[in-house]
Amino acid sequence: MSTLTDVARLAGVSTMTVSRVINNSGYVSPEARARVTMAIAELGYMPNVLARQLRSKRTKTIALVLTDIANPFFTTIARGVEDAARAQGYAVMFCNTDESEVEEIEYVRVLIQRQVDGVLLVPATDSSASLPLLHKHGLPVVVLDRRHSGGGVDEVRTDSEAGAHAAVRHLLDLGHRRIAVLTGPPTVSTSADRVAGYRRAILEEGLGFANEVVVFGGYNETSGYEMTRRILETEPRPTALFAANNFIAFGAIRALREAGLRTPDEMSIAVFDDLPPGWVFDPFLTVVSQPAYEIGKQAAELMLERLAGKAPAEPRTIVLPSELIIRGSTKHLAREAVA
Amino acid sequence: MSTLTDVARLAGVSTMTVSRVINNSGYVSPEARARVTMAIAELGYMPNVLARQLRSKRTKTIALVLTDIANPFFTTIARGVEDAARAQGYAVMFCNTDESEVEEIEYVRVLIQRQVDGVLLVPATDSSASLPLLHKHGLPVVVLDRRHSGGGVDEVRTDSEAGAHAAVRHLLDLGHRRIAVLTGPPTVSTSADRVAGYRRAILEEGLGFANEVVVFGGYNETSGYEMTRRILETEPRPTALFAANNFIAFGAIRALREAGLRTPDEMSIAVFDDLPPGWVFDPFLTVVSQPAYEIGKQAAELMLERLAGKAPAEPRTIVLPSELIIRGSTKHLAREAVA
DNA sequence: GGCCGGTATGGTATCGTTAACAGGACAACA
DNA sequence: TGTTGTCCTGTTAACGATACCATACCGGCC
Repeated sequence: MSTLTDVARLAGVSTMTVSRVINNSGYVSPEARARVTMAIAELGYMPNVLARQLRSKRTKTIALVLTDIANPFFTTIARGVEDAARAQGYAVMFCNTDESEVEEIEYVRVLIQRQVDGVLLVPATDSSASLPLLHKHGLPVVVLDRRHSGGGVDEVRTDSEAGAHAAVRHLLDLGHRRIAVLTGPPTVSTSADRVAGYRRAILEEGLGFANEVVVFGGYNETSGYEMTRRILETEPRPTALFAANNFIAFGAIRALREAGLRTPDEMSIAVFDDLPPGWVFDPFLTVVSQPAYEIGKQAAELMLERLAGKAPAEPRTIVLPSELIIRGSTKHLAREAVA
Repeated sequence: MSTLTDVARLAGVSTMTVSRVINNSGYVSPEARARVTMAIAELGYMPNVLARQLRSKRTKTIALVLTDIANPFFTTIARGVEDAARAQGYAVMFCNTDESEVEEIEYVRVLIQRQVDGVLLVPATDSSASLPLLHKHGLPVVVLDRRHSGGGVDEVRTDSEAGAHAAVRHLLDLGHRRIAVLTGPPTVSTSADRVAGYRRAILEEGLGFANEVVVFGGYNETSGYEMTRRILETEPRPTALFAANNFIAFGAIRALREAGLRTPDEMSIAVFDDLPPGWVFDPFLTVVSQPAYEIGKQAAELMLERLAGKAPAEPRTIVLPSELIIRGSTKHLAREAVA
């Protein structure tokens, strides 16, 4: 309703002085400050955020574009981002792309128009076109969770290859020789990396290509279900599954139950991504746990540093370790099956 | 990056012509339009939403301020609001106050500063100070779900009194004579109205004040649990409960289970607010169902009409009917208990 | 005296866009 | 001929705030 000019007039000072009082910047005498404060109270003045943002060219807002807001892995990342951002007075806009590059670009367009200061991006594909678009408009970007072929940006992710390797190594140690990996789209780096880790473990064990069972699909329950159904029909049937994310594992378990296969007795499962406590599950899953909160937090901090002008010009990459947590869903291969 | 001025220069026209092309308003010759379109494509120009909003004084954004985003009743309202708003090109900001008037005012302040065009408000209390604040800043308001003592605004709500009356009437018809009502804060109109409906039914039945058992608390599970524990200790113990919302009912059922009381055999329960399909429950609850989606939709439509300047000056009130759905949680009073 | 840095305040331009108005060209019509 | 209306374009001034620069006073120092 009332503007900064109204306040200035009432307080008998210039608009700049009022601005300085509001932003607590520069020099203002105690009396001037008092008069301005009174005037603000009297008018019930509240600053117009739009005008401020337009002039200052900063919205103090960053965006987090992710692929599946329903996945606890990503909501945990979101919490990490939000905490780090709020600590420095930044707001966060959350955007859910449903793993669709089209949606992603649509969102990025909106974000550019809304003048967000920076974008934290979980790209839907390795070569998503949103990255060059963001660059063109001069927006700093941090890529989370996945690699992007474009390069030239800060990145924060888990070592998917090593994590997958550890999980498959574990299954091999339990005596499994035929292990299937159910993963996401081949165009997504985490998916490819987890398969690479799987391959390395298989080869190190001295098992040839003939023993590899790799199925690409989507990072969701339905796809996990379907991939598992397909696996169960192959001959010889694998004795262990490695699901490349938690939702794939959900689908796999549903398929196994339907087929009457008990876990871990008749089929072991190891999973990339842990679940938050409270998502009780039977059996408790052996997982490769990622530091999701930390991924979000560190990504936001890289961004905020860059926005503060305190970051080096060259891009930085943070690769966080994952942790293998052995629980009830993996078990020694039964005697007769070995034979 | 590039601005409207850049586009105008490249296309060899004035900024106004570019603006007209972008907004599809006014007259533009086909050639001018073509040149502008080309220039836009060449520069990858995207309009600055902030500047547009500042100049036009409209953000095409409305806010929905509600008290509990976890409650499916309110998320359904939110869906109704969002659908209606998007249909007319409006964005919606969701704000969760957790039933706190302090949080509510905090949010309203932010909304004013962000220049939202209007606010849909579920007030945390009957006399919340946010309403006058919004009025002072000239923002149109629609009050949802609850009444507000201030008046002078559009309102959309369910007839709580009649709904409660129907539920209690039903319990009386089943032979219950001692019925406890567990409700929310006395400062919230729905809470008070539901007690009023309860009272009317009790009095109509010819039962005196002595038979009334009214407990005020909060609209949440914990409060429902505690109120029920208290009720169970009274003498004579009620044979039926009327919970004024779904979360109170959750708490009540937990308390009854703990006390080893079976529903509906040893205690009938009727509840205000239905649950979405999928929230399976044992027993299936007898409920007073509100048209939540419709509340949200109609509230948004009132607001949009007003923003379009098509609404009458005097405030409008829409009171939607509720529906009693009799399911398994209410039952005839057992013979011996009547005696 | 002249110059310095610290303090305090104001003037003006500007962010990127649209509102409001002012014309000009041209055709149709009285 | 003048008038009216439709089409098209441009000029100017905002919207409400901050950036940037200028100014001025003060005490202290060489």
